[in-house]
Amino acid sequence: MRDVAARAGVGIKSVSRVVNGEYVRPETERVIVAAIAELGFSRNDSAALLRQGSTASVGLVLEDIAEPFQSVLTRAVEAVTLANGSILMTASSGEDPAREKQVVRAFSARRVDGLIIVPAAHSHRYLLPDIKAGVATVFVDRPADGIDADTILVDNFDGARDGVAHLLRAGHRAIGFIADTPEIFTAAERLRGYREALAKGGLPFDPALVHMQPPAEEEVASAIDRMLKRSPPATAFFTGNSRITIMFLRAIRNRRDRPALVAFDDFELADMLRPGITVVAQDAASMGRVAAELLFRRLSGDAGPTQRIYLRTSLIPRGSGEIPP
Amino acid sequence: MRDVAARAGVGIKSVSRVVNGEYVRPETERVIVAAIAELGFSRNDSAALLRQGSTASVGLVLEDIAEPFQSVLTRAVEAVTLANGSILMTASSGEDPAREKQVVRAFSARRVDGLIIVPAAHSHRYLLPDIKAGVATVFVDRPADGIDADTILVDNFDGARDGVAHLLRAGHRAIGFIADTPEIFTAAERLRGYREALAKGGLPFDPALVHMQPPAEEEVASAIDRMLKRSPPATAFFTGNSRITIMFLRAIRNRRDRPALVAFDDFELADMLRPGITVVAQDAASMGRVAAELLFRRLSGDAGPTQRIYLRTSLIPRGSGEIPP
DNA sequence: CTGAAAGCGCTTACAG
DNA sequence: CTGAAAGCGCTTACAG
Repeated sequence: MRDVAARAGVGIKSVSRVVNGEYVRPETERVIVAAIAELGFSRNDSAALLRQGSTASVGLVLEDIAEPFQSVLTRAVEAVTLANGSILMTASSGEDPAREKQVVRAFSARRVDGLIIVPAAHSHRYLLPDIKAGVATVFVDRPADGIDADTILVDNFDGARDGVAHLLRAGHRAIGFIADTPEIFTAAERLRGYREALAKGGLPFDPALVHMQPPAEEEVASAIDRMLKRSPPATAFFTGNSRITIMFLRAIRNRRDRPALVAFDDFELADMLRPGITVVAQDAASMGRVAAELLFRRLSGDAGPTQRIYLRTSLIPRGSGEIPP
Repeated sequence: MRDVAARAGVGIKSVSRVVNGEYVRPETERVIVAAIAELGFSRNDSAALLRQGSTASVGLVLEDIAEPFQSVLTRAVEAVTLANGSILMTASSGEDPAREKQVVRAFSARRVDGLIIVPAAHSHRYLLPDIKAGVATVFVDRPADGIDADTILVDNFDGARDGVAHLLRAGHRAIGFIADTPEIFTAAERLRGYREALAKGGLPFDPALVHMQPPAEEEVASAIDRMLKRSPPATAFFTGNSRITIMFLRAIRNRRDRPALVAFDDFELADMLRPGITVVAQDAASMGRVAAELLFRRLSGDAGPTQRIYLRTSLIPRGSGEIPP
């Protein structure tokens, strides 16, 4: 910019004015525009933003960006971020609290204006200084532990309850529940929904019908096997997330008998399997959009009370959930 | 930092030294560390990087980050980027050249050290100034038009040729080819592979067996229908990407006769359909990793000639490609 | 209408 | 071993 000013024989501030579309005398402007073109100058936004005191950037911390739910969420966050003139930075934590902390630190050391986080388990009190310093922070999919912050969730409890109730209505009386470890908020909430549906249906809760572990192909398969072999055998299952649903499908693939299934979270081709898979669908794009919009509202001054927003899920019957006992 | 220095009663440079792990007298260090803690100071990396003349950041421009191939690629790029101490910025172009240009401009205005781009069609000569200015640039999945630059591709030609040859070996003599518009490099290359396989098999090329359009459910369905009804009818198909493969599966869903199918690009549950879908698999994670590694090699001074790297594809037989005519 | 000075928050290059 | 000055590339706040 200094070079451009020298070349055009003007002050550096006039170049800045032209670059920012402020008024300068037309003749002066012409000279400056020419100098810019000759030197191939382009303004260094990082420097401009440093002086202005913002970075016009948002950090998105996911558990795994390659997971379909999260990549769809990312696209929505990206769209809102770009529409607001900001840049999006992304990083995956791999469900590792130390790694999450590390990437969050990297983002806040760069002074991102805001953070959107799918929190790994464990306390998020380490974020308090950043939040106090004015970094807008929104949690998605799971609430943060130990701090009060804006949070966007789906209605895990209602969704699971309705899905299990759907199986009860079809006449099932022994319903297996396969999900991730209850340390994960969503898994715990879905378990609550499962229990609530059983209670409303007048059925006792039987721990032998519950398997909650970090997803592993073989363990899921043997849990299913065990539940199908006990007496009375499970005649239906509720799976707690897509990865587990797919493990479930692989596990029962070669059986003659088809237990009924309702799965939490929709997935590509769920309708193309035979039978089609009945799911409790959650809207990842809405979640991302709502989170990013709330973030930018905070950045433009909304200092209202912390929000916790629940997005509705919807039950989509496709066949697997309508198989009778 | 100035506040910390004042509080500790030292020069600002000593604070900088402590923050950067350089040597200062232990007593001095203790005082500074205490001041940092009391004031809750954290170094502003953006400011530090401005002075240092880099941004330790990479911009990744995709067509759509929610598409499985690209989100897997993103995760790999992210891993390499973070391992090199840089931050990853992402943006989707939606296959729109104007939008691509806009996000690339936004990234280079912030002086990213490098760019990884899945290029939308149209000339990329607009990047020449940035490349000349030292922005390391790697194209993935498709080559850039009009400029010489590092590029990572899969072997679209060989992969398609081998996939079609696989159908020929099963005895098919009329093979439909459904893909995206030939303006897209990968689609054009896969068409070349299709033609090559036919030629090697001694079969004439019949344009009536080719449908190349931006993916649209109904058009794909009617193209398939037309090819199945002509005489001699198509007995097998080669689909040019996952979106089209899924449209294909929906289109033939309710037919009694099952044409054979080999699909370019693998997808979740391809093995769980009946029959399983035979695919030409490409390795998105390797593509992302190789691209990012090449980028960082360039950033650390590798000024060797421009590279064009082809990654091998692999044919995975699962049933649909082995159906006889 | 335009520009010189100061400053954003750091680091570089020195001097002591 | 430590710090004052200059500078990264801009914008802010003024003065003229």
